[in-house]
Amino acid sequence: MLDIKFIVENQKEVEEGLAKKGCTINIEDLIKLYKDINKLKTSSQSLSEEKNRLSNSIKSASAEERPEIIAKSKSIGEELKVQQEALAAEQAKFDEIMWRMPNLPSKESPLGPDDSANVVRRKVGTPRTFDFTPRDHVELMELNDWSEMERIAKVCGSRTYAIKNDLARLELAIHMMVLDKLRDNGFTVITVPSISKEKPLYGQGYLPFARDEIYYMPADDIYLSGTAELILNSLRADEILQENELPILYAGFSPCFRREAGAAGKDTRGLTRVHQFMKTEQFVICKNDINESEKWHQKLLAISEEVLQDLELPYQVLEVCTGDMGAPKYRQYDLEAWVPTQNCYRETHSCSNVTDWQARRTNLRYRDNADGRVKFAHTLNNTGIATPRALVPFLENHQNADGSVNIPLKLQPYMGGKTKIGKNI
RNA sequence: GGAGAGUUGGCAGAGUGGUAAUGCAGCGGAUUGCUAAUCCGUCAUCGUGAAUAACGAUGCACAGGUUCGAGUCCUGUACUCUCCGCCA
Repeated sequence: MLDIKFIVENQKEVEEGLAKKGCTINIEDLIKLYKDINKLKTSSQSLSEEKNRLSNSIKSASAEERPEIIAKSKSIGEELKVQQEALAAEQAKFDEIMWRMPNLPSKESPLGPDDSANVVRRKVGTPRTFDFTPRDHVELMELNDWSEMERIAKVCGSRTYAIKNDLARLELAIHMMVLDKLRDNGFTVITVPSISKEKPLYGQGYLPFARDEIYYMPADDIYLSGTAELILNSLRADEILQENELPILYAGFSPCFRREAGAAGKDTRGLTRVHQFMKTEQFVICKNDINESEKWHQKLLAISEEVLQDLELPYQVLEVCTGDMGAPKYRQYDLEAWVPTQNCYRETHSCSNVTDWQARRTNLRYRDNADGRVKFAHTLNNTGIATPRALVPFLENHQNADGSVNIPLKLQPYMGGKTKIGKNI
């Protein structure tokens, strides 16, 4: 959500920013609506003022004066009601537009309409050259008795997964490793529910944009969460924090659910795109200062790069262009890890600075120490690690000719000291 | 699932139909002075406005209702706590 006063004062800048995001909301019309609403507010407020004055005078009025004052106050009340209904209708129209207004993108973000304009900022690590034909992750799972992909599809439907034996343990070990890393970086480790009421979905910016992507359970009017970001973003909603409580750093772990309605036919094989997965999420609430939140954006990016380095995976840092980043975002990096059998990098992390766009939606504020004023916080989010997707590059990059898979040094303590896993180990 | 109690500002906490006390914290100012205290103001949202001036409107969980007037009375909902039931 944007500040309407900012929109009014910076109309051209807002129009340019929205155009970069591919948004077609007419700002001219919005400003006119805003000004009409303010006129209505002004006139209904002066009626209220008059009515309050009359009501308050009744107590001290004489018995003969009262009937006339009551009658007058009553008639003003009726007039007021008409104006307030008109105001509510205009306000609802205005709010509907405001809830659909995307964040303005950073001037640093590459300009472009879709993912073809995303820019690779750097590549880290060298894709491995194999002296045997590498197996893809599904073959490796079958070979090592690590999965029940066919059976689980019959039980639970498409895009589900079941992994077992050392691979099941590996999935949890990776999360533990990342949670420990985040804890060591000052994050509060927190497990959060995977169910959510509707309001947090608006707060995060999933709604009203992507209702098709979300599981909904009508019997309880409850939604399944697609990410812990959803919950963490609303955890402090409607609060006024003290500035010295900031920054708040959360490492949130939760099962995540996505309908993947718009991904028909994509990544249908294996672990890349499933309806339910586990994610450790990085979430930051910091001061309303673009330098401060950009500093945290870089820090979150650095942490997830370190995760991929600890997992010994070659990766690239992609800066997402204005047209490809989602509505909430000011600036976004994606990390993509190398997948040998697909001969390309595939997304594992998505790192975003949302500035105050979400905080305006959740009414998350803090009192500034310098001037005592209440300000909207900045929020940022980044994947810590998401599985089973991350297992795809993991298994494929670390495989041996016999089908066993090496465990990177940093992960070995979380795997009971094992250096290698596989059926014949 | 059943019964009961509750929800007032950043926090604490009064207020049983007539303009939301008071304390603490924060911010601004004054003052004594010297590492603390005292006094005054401010302290959420919105409108008019250049204004973080002034004035006004709104705000007591949320949504309705009664009333000239609702934190207060009525109805519904959400949430929290306690007890019972069920349960990994």
